Amino acid sequence: MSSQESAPGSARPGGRTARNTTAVLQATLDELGEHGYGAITVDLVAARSGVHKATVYRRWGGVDGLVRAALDWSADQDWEPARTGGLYTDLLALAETVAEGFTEAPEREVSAAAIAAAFESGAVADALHRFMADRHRRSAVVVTEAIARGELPEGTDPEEVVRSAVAPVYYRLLVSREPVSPADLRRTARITADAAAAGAFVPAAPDPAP
Amino acid sequence: MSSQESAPGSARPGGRTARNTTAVLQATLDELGEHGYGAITVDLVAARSGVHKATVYRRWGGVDGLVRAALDWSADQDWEPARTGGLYTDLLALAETVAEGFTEAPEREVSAAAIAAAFESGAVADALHRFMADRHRRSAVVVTEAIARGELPEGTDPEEVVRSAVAPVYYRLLVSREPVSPADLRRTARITADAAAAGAFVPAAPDPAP
DNA sequence: CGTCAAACGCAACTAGAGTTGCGTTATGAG
DNA sequence: CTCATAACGCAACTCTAGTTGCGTTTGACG
Repeated sequence: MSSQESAPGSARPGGRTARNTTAVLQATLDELGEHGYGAITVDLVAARSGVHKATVYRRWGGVDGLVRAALDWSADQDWEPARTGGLYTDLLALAETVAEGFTEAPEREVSAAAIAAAFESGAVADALHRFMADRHRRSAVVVTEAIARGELPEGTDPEEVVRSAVAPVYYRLLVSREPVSPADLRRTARITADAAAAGAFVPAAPDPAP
Repeated sequence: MSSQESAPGSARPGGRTARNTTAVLQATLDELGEHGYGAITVDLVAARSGVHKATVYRRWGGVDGLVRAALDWSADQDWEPARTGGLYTDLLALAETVAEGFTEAPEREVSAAAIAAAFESGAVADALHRFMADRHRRSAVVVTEAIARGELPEGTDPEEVVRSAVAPVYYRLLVSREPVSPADLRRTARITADAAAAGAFVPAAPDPAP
């Protein structure tokens, strides 16, 4: 998790600034995981990281900036979807990952914080957009492989399939505030996989039933 | 919008308390619509409504309480989905309503505020859950009518169909922070309608392709 | 090794959110 | 009409998030 002590491309790679950066961002993630987005404070992060309060305000501007930076920081870490050999089970694993990310501590609070902070800061919203776009790109592999296996028609939009599979999970957890059952996960994966097989995600194709 | 000056079941239906309630909640909605959730303040709402700051804090506890009350208040207003005669077009209209509710001012800020405040307050989260559950119940009519018309198999879970149709819209707007195109709306409605027609929302039914 | 600028630590300050005690007003019941 | 009380308005207060001026430290570079 904290394996990047030196950023080669930065201005002062191994200096005090870089150490402060990792200390502050790690403290931000820890604080979020323990107390959640509603309770996080610049003073708490400063005290936890050992970096002075004024420095944190100067470099990150506030809680929003901390979340934004932590999000960009997390986006750098490698991530790839689980591969099971079939599209339905791949999508199911994807949906399960999302559900776990929002229900199991401490990741739960961090994930929710990113979404919540995006409402209050355009910079966080942009960072969240980039983060999700990256996840879409990486997750798309399971769809392109399904196309290669002949499970799906050529021209299927891979990222759109991913969105369709995970959207209902986010909806239940963040919008309608309902629990997500294993049956819910299976239904999303099933519907998306079937729709994809039927060619519903081929952009150029006209509506199958006008 | 402000047609309920007296709540018959309340303790003091037509008194100063009731007037203050409507004034404060209306001011909350107005303030949210103009400046958004990030800028709303108890002082601003108090000044706008003419009700004293201390009174607002005593009765609602803070911004979270205001949003929660405004949400419950809005939930009382009658709402029903548009009816077009077919399931696909009904679901499309539903998805369009959601998209407009989050993109057109001033409703946009109010909708976003409800979701955002739910992250910071369990009471708001509960209110949001109730609000969405009510919307699900009301929207389910378009599905039950489709069942009655023979478009969908008996036993189809109506509210689950609704969730499936609107979830991708919320996902793009609030999570991945992407624009929602008319083609996106048509795709969601199409996929959900087709899946429903195939019996994907009949709970007792086993997986169609084991 | 010496220099210099950027970043940092520190402490004091400002501003605004949230609280509290008390007198006043309005409302529903008798 | 009178009265008891709950809700309200008011002002003064506390507390904490956020800012700022200044001296000090750090690390890149010659």
